[in-house]
Amino acid sequence: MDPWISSQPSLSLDLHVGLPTLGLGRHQPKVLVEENFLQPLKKEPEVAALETELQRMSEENRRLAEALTSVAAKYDALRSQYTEMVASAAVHNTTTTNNPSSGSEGGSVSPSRKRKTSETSMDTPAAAHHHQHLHLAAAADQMECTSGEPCKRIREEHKPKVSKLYVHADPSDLSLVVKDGYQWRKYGQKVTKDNPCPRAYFRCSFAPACPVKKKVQRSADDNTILVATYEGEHNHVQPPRKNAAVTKPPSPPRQVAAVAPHHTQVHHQQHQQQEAVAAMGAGGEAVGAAAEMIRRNLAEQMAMTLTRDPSFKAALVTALSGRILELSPTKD
DNA sequence: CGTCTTTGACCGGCGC
DNA sequence: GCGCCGGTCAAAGACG
Repeated sequence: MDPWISSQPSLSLDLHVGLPTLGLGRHQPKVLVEENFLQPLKKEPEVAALETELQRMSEENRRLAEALTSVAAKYDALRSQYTEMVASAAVHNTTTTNNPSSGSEGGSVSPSRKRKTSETSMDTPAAAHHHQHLHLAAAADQMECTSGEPCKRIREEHKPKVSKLYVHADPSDLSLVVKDGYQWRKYGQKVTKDNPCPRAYFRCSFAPACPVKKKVQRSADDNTILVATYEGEHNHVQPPRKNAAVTKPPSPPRQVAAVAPHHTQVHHQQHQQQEAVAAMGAGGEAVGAAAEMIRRNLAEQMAMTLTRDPSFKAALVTALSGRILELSPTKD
């Protein structure tokens, strides 16, 4: 485990949930319980210590609950911001980024046909603005640059903007198709060294001059997740989709990346919490039980949400692998 | 017939 | 300089 993580009290995975003194006693060996009753005086300091510990746990749970509420609120704000950016990006596409000559691809190609495209692909500032809405995973890519010598390889002058999208896919579905609203033409497939699953290479086929490229490969760790890596920005509007309204923002049905579908579950937690708070107002003795209910619901919902959410798995894999690469001594 | 996918060959960057 | 490897090309075939 990452020492940094274990040093962060607020990130501790041990939530101390469920108050073992209440509910878990039945699972303990009976002999131990009887011993406690037989030696009440001797155990008194331990009881006090346990109570102190219980209070500490309760306090920690309370802080976690507050933190979760805060995160949920921030998530809502970010999501609405994301929605706005998607809408505004669509407008920008129709007005400002319609710049077919952003690269040299549209015209004739020099005899040294290769390697030219990546150098001249992305130069539009409007595209850079537009890019922000894509995916948080782009930041993970840039972490490579901050973490050491791989940064040297990057051609800083013309590095195309790269973003990643994680899409849940049926493992039995062998096609490396990520429905993102654009039309793609596959131009290559390759098995890479670090992943037994082949990587497919796509180019945007909607506009011949569009410099965007896409690589799709199953995650090496979880083959139910397709990792789509986008390079560059579309210089055209999104093509209309056959079974969707034209004015709809890009919202592929099963994408799981930066915008996580557990949004609604967070709301569910908040709803349960509100119910519990309402119960608290009902009577004096119910306060402790209600608070306990809040904590339990929060913890259960959070655990359920995280374990069910493929995007969380993907993000976890990305984050962990990134940290491992950062912390591990250079291999080979 | 046009478009798309497949796939082996080729190219160029990079490490040794 | 050589070999490895990721990325791309382009011919051939599939498909609607």
